[in-house]
Amino acid sequence: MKSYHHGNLKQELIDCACKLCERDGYTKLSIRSLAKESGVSQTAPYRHFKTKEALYASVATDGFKKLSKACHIDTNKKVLKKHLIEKGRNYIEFGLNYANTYDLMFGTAVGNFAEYPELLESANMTYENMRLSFAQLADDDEDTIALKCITLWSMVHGLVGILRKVQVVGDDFEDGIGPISTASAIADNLEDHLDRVLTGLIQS
Amino acid sequence: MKSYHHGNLKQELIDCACKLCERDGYTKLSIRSLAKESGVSQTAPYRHFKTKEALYASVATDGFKKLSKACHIDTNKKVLKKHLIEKGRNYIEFGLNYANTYDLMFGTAVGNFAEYPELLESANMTYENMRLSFAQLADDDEDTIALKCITLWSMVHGLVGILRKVQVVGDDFEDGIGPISTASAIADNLEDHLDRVLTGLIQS
DNA sequence: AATTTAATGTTAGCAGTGTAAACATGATAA
DNA sequence: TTATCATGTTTACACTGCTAACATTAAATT
Repeated sequence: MKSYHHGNLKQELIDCACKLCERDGYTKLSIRSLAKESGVSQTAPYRHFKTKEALYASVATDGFKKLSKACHIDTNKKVLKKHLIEKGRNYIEFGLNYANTYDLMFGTAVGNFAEYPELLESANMTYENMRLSFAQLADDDEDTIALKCITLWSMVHGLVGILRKVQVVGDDFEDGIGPISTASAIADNLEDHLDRVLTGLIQS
Repeated sequence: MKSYHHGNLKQELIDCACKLCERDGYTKLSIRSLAKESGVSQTAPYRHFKTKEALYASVATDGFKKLSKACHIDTNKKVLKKHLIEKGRNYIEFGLNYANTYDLMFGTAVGNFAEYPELLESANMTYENMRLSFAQLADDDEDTIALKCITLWSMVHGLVGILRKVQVVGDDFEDGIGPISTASAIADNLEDHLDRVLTGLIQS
């Protein structure tokens, strides 16, 4: 006999939503099917998420936490350029491996991060660690650091987007733009690539 | 007295869809409302677009044509680095000014470009002009040219995405990640920025 | 020119969606 | 013990993409 109250519905909904969003893409997710999956009535999720966007925000928050972890640089030890490159590679791998979640994080499904404080904070965590890393790497003023952050972030973010358009992750392809072989070459040599492009931006 | 047949429905639907997609974002667009806008029955659009995705593909195609024009480099004359930088700036401006259309072009709303030959062709046009430009700029083998293309494309694409997340185009903001002032600084000095990052990639 | 055919339109209807309102249950606080 | 409030259910509304069956008219064929 199952009890009237679920007990842990909110977290279960989030976990399930994360899984389904990543598997099928967030557009395929419906609140109703999600509720059914948790064996609960159609509108029960609304006790925990005011709108569907709020649910998306939770999934995106989870994504940013994972991304943050994947890109975290230990700023207690000495930060080297190779660390940034390595973490840049991790960033790109995350973007390609969790492509659907990545869409949710950087797309327009969640319009205003400020409406979801946890989301804003988790997103800023990623940025903040990068900022600290650049600060340790060289003796720059804050403006220069911010510039380097946005430059690096743009680069890895752009590579995620373009690599996805050029090649299709998986075995089937030929439905993208441009030369697939070059795309996989870049993907296979991300470190070199990042290094080459970062030259001129940092010198230590 | 209006005739039973509209006469120019397909193009009118596309035009209207382009406008609405850009104004409200493609997720807000419904085939039914679009039909109503053209004074035609709910299901009339299905005579011209097999699915909603097919309609999206037409809007995206239109977007790629505009983008192609904004980034076109005259390869009959001598191509210089400054041309690439200038067109890179135009690319970014397109991405920011037609943000919703850009989402449609580079997001996952249209899954497989190969299903829409016109879309694939218009997308490849953008790439092809860039490829030709790089080919004129330096005496590289095809692999190197492709690498430069994807690098530049990633950079401008990434900047569009990150600038949108950092600042909000328009007057209201404060709902993004990171330092807004730096973002606008980059936006205000795109040429310098592109120049700096392109250093190390090309030398002519 | 008459007739067939195919393109393009309409009507009706299905299954699914986000979300609000009214009500039910049961854990917690008074 | 009782009142309160978070969390669940039922019902309902307006909307969506899309299909099937039918209507109209332009274009192709005889």
